[in-house]
Amino acid sequence: MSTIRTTAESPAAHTAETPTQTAIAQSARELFLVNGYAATSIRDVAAAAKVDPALVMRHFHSKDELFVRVIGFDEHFAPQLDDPVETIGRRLADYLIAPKHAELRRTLTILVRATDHEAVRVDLEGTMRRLLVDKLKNRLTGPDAAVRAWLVSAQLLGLMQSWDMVGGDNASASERRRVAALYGAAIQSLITPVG
Amino acid sequence: MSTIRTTAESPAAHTAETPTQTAIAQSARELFLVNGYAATSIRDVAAAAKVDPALVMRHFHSKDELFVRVIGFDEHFAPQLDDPVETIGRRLADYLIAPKHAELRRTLTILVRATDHEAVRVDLEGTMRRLLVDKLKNRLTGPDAAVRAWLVSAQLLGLMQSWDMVGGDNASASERRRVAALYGAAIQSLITPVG
DNA sequence: TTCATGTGTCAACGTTGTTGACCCGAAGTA
DNA sequence: TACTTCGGGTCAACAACGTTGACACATGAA
Repeated sequence: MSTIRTTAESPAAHTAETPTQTAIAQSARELFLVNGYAATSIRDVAAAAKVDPALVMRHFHSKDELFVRVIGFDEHFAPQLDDPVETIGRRLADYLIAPKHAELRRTLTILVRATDHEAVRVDLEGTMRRLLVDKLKNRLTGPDAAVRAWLVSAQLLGLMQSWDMVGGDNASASERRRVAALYGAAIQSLITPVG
Repeated sequence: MSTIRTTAESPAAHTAETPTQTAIAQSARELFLVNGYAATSIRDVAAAAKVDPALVMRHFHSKDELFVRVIGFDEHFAPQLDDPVETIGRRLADYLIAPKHAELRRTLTILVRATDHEAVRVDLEGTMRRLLVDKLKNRLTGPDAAVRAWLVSAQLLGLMQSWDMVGGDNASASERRRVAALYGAAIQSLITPVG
C-alpha cells in the first residue's frame, strides 16, 4: 500500500480549481486509493484536507461524484493502441503489469470494486469506452470489431481484479513475464482471431 | 431484474437451519441479487423476512457474513471442467452466457461488485479457487498450469463485469454465439497455448 | 427445582451521507 | 457611499445505517 503515490500530474490536480478544491481532491484520491470506497468517509477526506465536511459536499455534491471526479485515469492506453495490431495484446499486458504502473492498477482495482454504486459503474463504462474500446475498435479488421474490443476491456478489468486478489504486486520479474506472455496472447486472440 | 429467481436449490436453503434462519437467508439473497450489497440494508432484509433487525445479527453476526453465506454459488463449473481440454474454453463461455444461467451471472456480478469489502474478496477468491482454479489446474498440461488457471478465472470475472455493464442479457442469440465463440477462444488460448 | 442455552424483542449507541440556515468578504451596480 | 449578489466556509442537525447490550421467554438437562 505504501508504494502508492499520488503524483502531481494526477487527474485530481487537473479538474480542481481553487486551492481548497485541490486539497480536497488530493486527499480524497489518496484515501480512496489506500482504503477503498466504502472505508473512506467524507469526514475522513475533510479531516485530511483540513476543511469542514459540509464543504466537501458543497464542492463535489455527493460521495459518488467526488469519487468519480478524483479517481479517473487518463490516456494510459493510447500509446499501446497505436502499435501494430499484431503486438497490441502483448503490449497491453506488459503495460498493465509493469511495476511502474502500480498506481494505474490500483486505480482500476478500486474503480471496479466501487461498481456496486451505479454512478461509478456508468463512469467506468464510459471511461473504458472512451480510452480503450472506441480507439481499439478502429484498429480492428474482420467481423465483430466492436464486440471484440469490448471483450478485450473485459479481460483487462478481470486481470486487475484477480491480480490484486492474489497479490500480484509481490510477483517476481519472471512471473510477471510469464503472465504478460500468457495473458497477452489471450488478448491477442481477440485482436487478430485465427478463425 | 424481474427474471431473477431464487430457486429452491439455492445455497441459502442448504446452509440455514431453523425456519427463521431460512427465511432470513432467502430474503437476503433475493434483495442482494436485485439491489446489490450497498443498497440492501439489514433492516430491509429483516422487514422482508418479517423479523427483528437485531435477530438478523444474532444469526449471521454481520452484514458481510450474511452476504457471504447467502450469495455463494456451488459446483456450477464442474461439468465443463470434465470436458476434453480442447473444448473447455468454449464450454465455459457457452455456459456462462446461456440465458438459463442468468442467476449465476447475477451472483458473480454482485459478488465482484462487493469486493470492496475484504470478507467478500476473501470469500470470492476462495470460492473461485475451490470451484474452478484447483480443478482446472489439474487438467492443464505444460508449464505454468497454476498461473494459467488463475488467468482463466480472471477472464471469467472480467466477462461477468463487462457483460452486465453493457446489458448483455438483452443480446440476441446470434450475438451470444459470437461472444461465446470469441471469448471461448481467448479462454482456450490459456488452456492449450500454442507457444 | 435450578441452571443453561438458544430464540426473539427493544432501545440505544456511534457513524455515515446529506441538508439547510447562517456568516462573511469580495465584487458589481445604483 | 450604500446596497445587493454570490461564492466560500461553518455549524448543527437530520434520517438511515450496522451493531450492541440488556432483557424476556421457552425448552431441556442436571
